[in-house]
Amino acid sequence: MAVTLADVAARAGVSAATVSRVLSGNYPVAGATRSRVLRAVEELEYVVNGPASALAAATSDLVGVLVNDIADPFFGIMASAVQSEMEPEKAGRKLAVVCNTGGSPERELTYLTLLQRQRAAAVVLTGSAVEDEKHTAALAARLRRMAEAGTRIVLCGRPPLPEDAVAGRGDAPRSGKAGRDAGKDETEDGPAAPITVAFDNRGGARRLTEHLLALGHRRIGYVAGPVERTTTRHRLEGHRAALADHDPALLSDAEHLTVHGAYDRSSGYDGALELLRRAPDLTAVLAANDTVALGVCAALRDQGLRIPEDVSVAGFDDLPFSADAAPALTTVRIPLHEAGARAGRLALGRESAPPGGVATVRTELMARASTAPPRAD
Amino acid sequence: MAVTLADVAARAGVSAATVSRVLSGNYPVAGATRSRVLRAVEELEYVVNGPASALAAATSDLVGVLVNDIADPFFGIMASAVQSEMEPEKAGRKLAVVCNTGGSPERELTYLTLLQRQRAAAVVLTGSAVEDEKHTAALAARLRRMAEAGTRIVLCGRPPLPEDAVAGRGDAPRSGKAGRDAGKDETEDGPAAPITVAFDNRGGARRLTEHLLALGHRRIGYVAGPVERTTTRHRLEGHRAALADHDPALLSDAEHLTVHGAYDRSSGYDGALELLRRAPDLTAVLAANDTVALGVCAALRDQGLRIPEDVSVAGFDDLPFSADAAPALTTVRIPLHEAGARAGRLALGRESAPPGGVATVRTELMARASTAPPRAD
DNA sequence: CTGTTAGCGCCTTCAC
DNA sequence: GTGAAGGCGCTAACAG
Repeated sequence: MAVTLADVAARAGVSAATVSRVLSGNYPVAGATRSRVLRAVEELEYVVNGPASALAAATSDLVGVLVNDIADPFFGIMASAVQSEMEPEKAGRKLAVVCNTGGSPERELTYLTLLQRQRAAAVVLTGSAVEDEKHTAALAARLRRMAEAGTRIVLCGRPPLPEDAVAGRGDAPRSGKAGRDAGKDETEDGPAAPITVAFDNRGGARRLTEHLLALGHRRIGYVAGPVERTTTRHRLEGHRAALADHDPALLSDAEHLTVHGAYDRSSGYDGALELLRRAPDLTAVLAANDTVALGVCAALRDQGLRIPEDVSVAGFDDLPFSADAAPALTTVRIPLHEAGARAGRLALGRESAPPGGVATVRTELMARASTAPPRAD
Repeated sequence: MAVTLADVAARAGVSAATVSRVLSGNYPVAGATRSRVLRAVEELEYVVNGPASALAAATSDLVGVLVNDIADPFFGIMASAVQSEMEPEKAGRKLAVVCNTGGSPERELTYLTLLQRQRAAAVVLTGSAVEDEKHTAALAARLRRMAEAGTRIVLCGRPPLPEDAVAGRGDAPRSGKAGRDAGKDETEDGPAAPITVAFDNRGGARRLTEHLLALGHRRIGYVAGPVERTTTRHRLEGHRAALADHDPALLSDAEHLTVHGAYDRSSGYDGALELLRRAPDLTAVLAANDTVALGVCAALRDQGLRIPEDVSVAGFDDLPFSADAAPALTTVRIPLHEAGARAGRLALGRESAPPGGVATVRTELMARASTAPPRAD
């Protein structure tokens, strides 16, 4: 049916093995034969049969990138960065594919199964994780099994898996052939432990709240993300830590001034309305992220409130549109592209794992026009 | 190493063939054996070896979705919609993967090769195509070959391939094994022609310009997308058609009032500045899309111009943030989610092809606050 | 440096 | 309804 290796071999007057060697390039072949083979490949328009080669080699060139919401630039930027590291020029023949979990733990697991079935070379899990004991255990188990099968695991934008969830790994004693060509790549035996590129959400949220406090705000509403998500929790913790440090009394109100919702625009809109209802005197609103912040702004405007004269608003992430919002949004910048690129390199083993297997990416306060001192009334 | 079909078979006390039949589900198996097999699968945590099954069955469950810019919600929404049609509940075991071409024709081809190599079940190409004769020919050739190998091809958001580029298809005489299980699915022999879900960009642009003309605008700037892209051309054509219909004299200025740039925010910013330089008296600016429009708004504001009092601005696509911009953006809505979902169903063969293989999606004018009558000075 | 020989794990006719 | 057997296309030792 389709052109096969054998066809090419026949055309070039060599054996199939030689063609295979030329194509994979990791084996010495005479220049003359090589070009003869290449020409035959051209003429026949031969395309390797991925499944067959994956079966024989017991590895594939698929790299999975799991995202919570592909329509959200937060993930798009990271996914794009991961993929940029898999360019043919850089990493040849890798197929980085992004899978949209929609934030559902079940689908996360489903995609991992699909990827496991494909014997993926690596998997990058991006964005916040769901903090549910059962799910975490299932996730850890699946990742461990994939790692054991040689799949590299990288977490990007979520914390490392809890220690106890990954326990049980590495119980197979490593065979003793150590020191083999050390430095070029790590010893291949024993599954590589998951590597994490974490974001400093806590620190960022803390600095953002400190910024608001410094401006003089005391009644600060918080439209948080979905409960049970690591990112939601960390940002909230940073926020409250800043509050507590400044004046423990502020902390008692915090609960009342917090609402939860999805990471989308309408949650921001609804959340802001709810906060206004609970505390008409608030002077600032922090949002779970920039998209939510836009929704908050819309709600405030619809209520006849000016930003930042009447109420200050801040987001998180510093997505491209944030600087262009009217007014420009104060937010916390996460270097998503850099983080994604690094995750990509880590996934390919082109960059060595950070000490402890965890790299934390710094976040930076971007103070812009949407925050100002509160009205002096 | 890993658990295989044979292991499961042994555990369940049946043959490998039986396990295979249970798992693929398309063959009668006694209820008792079936559950025995299923239990063995559970206990052993068996996961099918994708490459092996793809090799044996000569088809895989990979579906590729090519996008020009994964960080752009325009594509994210479509990709998400395509993927939503591949949910395990709906289409079982399909792995929809999105590949980011970055708008580069070479990478588009590269990804198609990768997908071809994986014997992808289907490929969905989204967004504007590059109008370059050589590339179009190469693309058509590759798609034809993939189609011949049984891969379903769907175009979403771009026009059908030119007739002459797809010619040459179907010259291989069909093998005579017809009528096998007819009625369950279409005759599998003979490649399915590419199916297109096109957007009515021309009509949308036309209505948008008519809206501006009706408001009284005559000096209308246009920040267009990249040259050589189908979408860019179609929107521009719609715009100019409206101009010509209203007053042929307007057409002569059109060229001078058009600048080209990428589909991003900074192109909008720079483009608006350039237009202002060329025609300080313009009263409205149309943008290639909503993202570009935001850049235009930023530039105008920075020049001290109010929107829409001094200059009206309009975008295209109606991305979620457009309604929330300040002022809310007049734009043309494209039902991206619906289009993507349909493309997904088409890719799976769960929906039959539209007559002629081309479905055109309607676009709708969304007149909002960013457009108003021009100043009467 | 190149050819030969075995499988990789699964699906799919064929018999029973 | 179930088992046995061959082969999908390629890679990875081995020889030479």
